[in-house]
Amino acid sequence: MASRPTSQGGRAPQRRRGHERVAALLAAASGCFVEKGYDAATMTEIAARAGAAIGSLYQFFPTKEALAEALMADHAEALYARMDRLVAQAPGCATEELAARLVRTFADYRRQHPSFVILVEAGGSLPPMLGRTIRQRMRDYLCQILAIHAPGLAAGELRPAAMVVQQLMKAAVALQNERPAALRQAAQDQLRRALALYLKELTESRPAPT
Amino acid sequence: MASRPTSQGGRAPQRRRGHERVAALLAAASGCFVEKGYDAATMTEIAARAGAAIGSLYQFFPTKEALAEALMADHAEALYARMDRLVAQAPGCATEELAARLVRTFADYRRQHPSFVILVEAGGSLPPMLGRTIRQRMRDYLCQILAIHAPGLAAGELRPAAMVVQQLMKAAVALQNERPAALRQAAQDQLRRALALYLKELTESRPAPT
DNA sequence: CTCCAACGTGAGGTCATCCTCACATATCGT
DNA sequence: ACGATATGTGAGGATGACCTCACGTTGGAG
Repeated sequence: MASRPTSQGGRAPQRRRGHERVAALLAAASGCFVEKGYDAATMTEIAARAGAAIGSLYQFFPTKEALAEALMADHAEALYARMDRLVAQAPGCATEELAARLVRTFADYRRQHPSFVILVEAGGSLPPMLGRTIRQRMRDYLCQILAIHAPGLAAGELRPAAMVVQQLMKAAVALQNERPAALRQAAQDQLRRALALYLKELTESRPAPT
Repeated sequence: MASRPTSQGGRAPQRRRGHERVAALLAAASGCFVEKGYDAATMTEIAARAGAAIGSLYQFFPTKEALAEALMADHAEALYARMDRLVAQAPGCATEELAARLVRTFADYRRQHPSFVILVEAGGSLPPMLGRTIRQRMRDYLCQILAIHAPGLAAGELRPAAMVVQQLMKAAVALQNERPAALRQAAQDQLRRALALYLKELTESRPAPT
């Protein structure tokens, strides 16, 4: 399932060995990005960590940016899959439970894909289009969920509400850094509470048309 | 009021011209950081932007990190001043008004000190102690405000609640990026609403002891 | 006026990083 | 077996960034 760097410049792997190489390279890059940040991570270290020569790395990923794009593509795919499940489960969901699932989904995702956050926050160091489109699509997903859960919501308030929920999810991810674990847990509980309160208010704002 | 780089290595300005230079250098650095990011900003460009030679820059700030520290110190001072005012005004403040003041304070601060956010989010590229202590102190300020506004709150829930409010403030700052202006305004209104709801819940959770 | 420390200057040293390239090796269809 | 193509390799070029240093300039104290 590892994405092939077909999209940008680099030659795509075709033999089996190539795919394994690409997977190892991607994993090594992910690790380096997490440990040192996108800018500080060096191509030579990434190659060494994957047990490959620097030339092999450049054969599949002609630039560091291409590496980031490939990683982002993989992560985005996994995220979209989770959001699809969330949308599917939304209809028969109490407000409290929806809030719990939202924060749990995002908090868990960060644990399993640590480099994703690193890359989307890499700001000025790589083309802003990448994070842009992902954030936009996430916002669309949240709009869907809100439309299902708060059907009486005025059309003009749907997107702003989705933006706020998106920021709350970002907060859930950020809280994942906190230590000790007990404090982190308590904070995430409070965040879930705040989200549930807000969702409830949205739902009850206009119960239903006549 | 511009901070002198006395704290770290660099020679401190003593004549009047020196202070003007340092101020210009700091302003130039702030601009470069905002436009290109901390890592991408170069010392040569910062010096050029301030109308100074590269040597003059290194006379006052022996390293790029020292520049960031000096900027952070200035910004932190200004932020703490605002927080002091906020704490002072907290006692006689309705919940709705407190929420409004909080988001307005942070949103305004970002407009006036754009480089602050850039630096605190520079993550792995500069010592983490800088952002750490500032975030910690901000959290303490929020604890004070919450203790005033929700005196019935259990001691164990005070810090987690402050952490959540802190994340909401971060969200208010992030929303400042959104365009067009109408959408941003609507989102910030919604965020204020969510914050007010949460604060109200905290306040009413345990009205008062017997 | 004189002098000295603060301040100003910019060419260049040093270093790390990104990326290239010419050639070696592995893998597969025929 | 044998080419053809994919894959592997690492020394080195090119670039640019950070920072130094030896010397010139300014401005205020005695």
